[in-house]
Amino acid sequence: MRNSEITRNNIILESANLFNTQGYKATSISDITKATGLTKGAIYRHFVNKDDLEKHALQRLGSLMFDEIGAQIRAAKTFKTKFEAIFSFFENYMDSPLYEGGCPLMNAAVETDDTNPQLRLQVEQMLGQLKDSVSKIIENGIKNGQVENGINIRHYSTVIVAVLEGGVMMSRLERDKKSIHYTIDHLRNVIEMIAI
Amino acid sequence: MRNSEITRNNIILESANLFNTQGYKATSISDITKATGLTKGAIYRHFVNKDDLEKHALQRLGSLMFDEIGAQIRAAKTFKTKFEAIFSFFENYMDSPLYEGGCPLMNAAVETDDTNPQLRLQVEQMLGQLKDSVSKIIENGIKNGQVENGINIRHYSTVIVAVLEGGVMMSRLERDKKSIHYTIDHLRNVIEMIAI
DNA sequence: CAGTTAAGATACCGATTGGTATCTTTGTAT
DNA sequence: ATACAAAGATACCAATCGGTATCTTAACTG
Repeated sequence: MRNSEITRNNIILESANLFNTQGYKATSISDITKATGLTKGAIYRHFVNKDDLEKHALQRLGSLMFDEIGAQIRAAKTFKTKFEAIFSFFENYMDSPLYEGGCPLMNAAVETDDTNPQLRLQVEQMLGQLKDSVSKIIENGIKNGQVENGINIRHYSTVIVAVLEGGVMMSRLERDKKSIHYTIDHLRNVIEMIAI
Repeated sequence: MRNSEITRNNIILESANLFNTQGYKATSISDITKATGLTKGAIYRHFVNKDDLEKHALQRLGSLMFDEIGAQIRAAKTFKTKFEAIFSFFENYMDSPLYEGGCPLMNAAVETDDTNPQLRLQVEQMLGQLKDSVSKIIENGIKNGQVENGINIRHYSTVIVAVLEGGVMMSRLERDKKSIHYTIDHLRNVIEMIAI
């Protein structure tokens, strides 16, 4: 038989790109047939319906994001360099994207928060995962004596994620990296202030 | 004749609500007929096509936002209270919305940035307007000796808008005001730092 | 009251939507 | 070489999409 895993994987990848650029609802199965070179029948053999495909595509976008960001965080060894790894990841959203269409977290959050409870829950977990990653870096920074003790970790992880997401949104809208640069510069100051 | 202005106004208002919650592409003309109680023929008498209606709806959302936020800013008299006015406006996105569906700026930005050049330009101008409002407050603060001279105004207005937008997105996704509270608390510190 | 005109309703158009039933092709195991 | 099962293609479905041509209704004017 033909290699089922490869085609399934390709459908997920191509549809993830389309969902992230055009939106989930706005992307049709026929759009996906054009992108994959497959027919509708082939696609519905691998996924029970469009919702199912959306779920796997979002999961894939999350994996791409977290695998890359996680690897860069692990590669850095100190509190400050770990944050620099996150910053450079978000800075690169503009000109060397892992996936087109901007941050999959924000895209899916904005689209689903009022209309798609199932996908919304999935995005909410993605956001939790991102905040947890940031929290853990701060936590370890405290343990290693690189960060002030007694700070509100959830407060800082929330602010950091909000600033990054807001900055990406603005830079993408303006098609200009100034905004993401300004916001990251600000975060560097924040990091500097809680560091010892 | 029947009052054309009132119905036209009503179509814009109802469709603005639908566009802001469900998305522009995802909202059909038939959705709008249900919301307004009118028929398709009536709607197409007032707008040449759906794009035209989307344009006016977004413009209306912008007006609602800026009229309210502008009035609250004008009502406050000092640098710090003007920012408190902005903060309370964004804090109230959660439980007493002027319009449903969250921030129209972010919603439209995320949906249109890769797919709808015309609407994207309109959102870009809205963002510019918001940043200008924030910049002007800082500028006046400097003139009045309430804010440190020599700071980069565009840097701060960018960061402030990014933090607010990011916070709203997170709080709406999580259905919890904690994130917007954390981010606004952070902005209060920022304001405190540039104030004299 | 009659005539005019604008506002809104009705009925349709071809194209596209998500989805499915059925047919054909392909690779593999015997 | 043949049989079999899985993968993919084809052809269809009702429902909905944005949009329009035409008809009816309502209000104002003389």
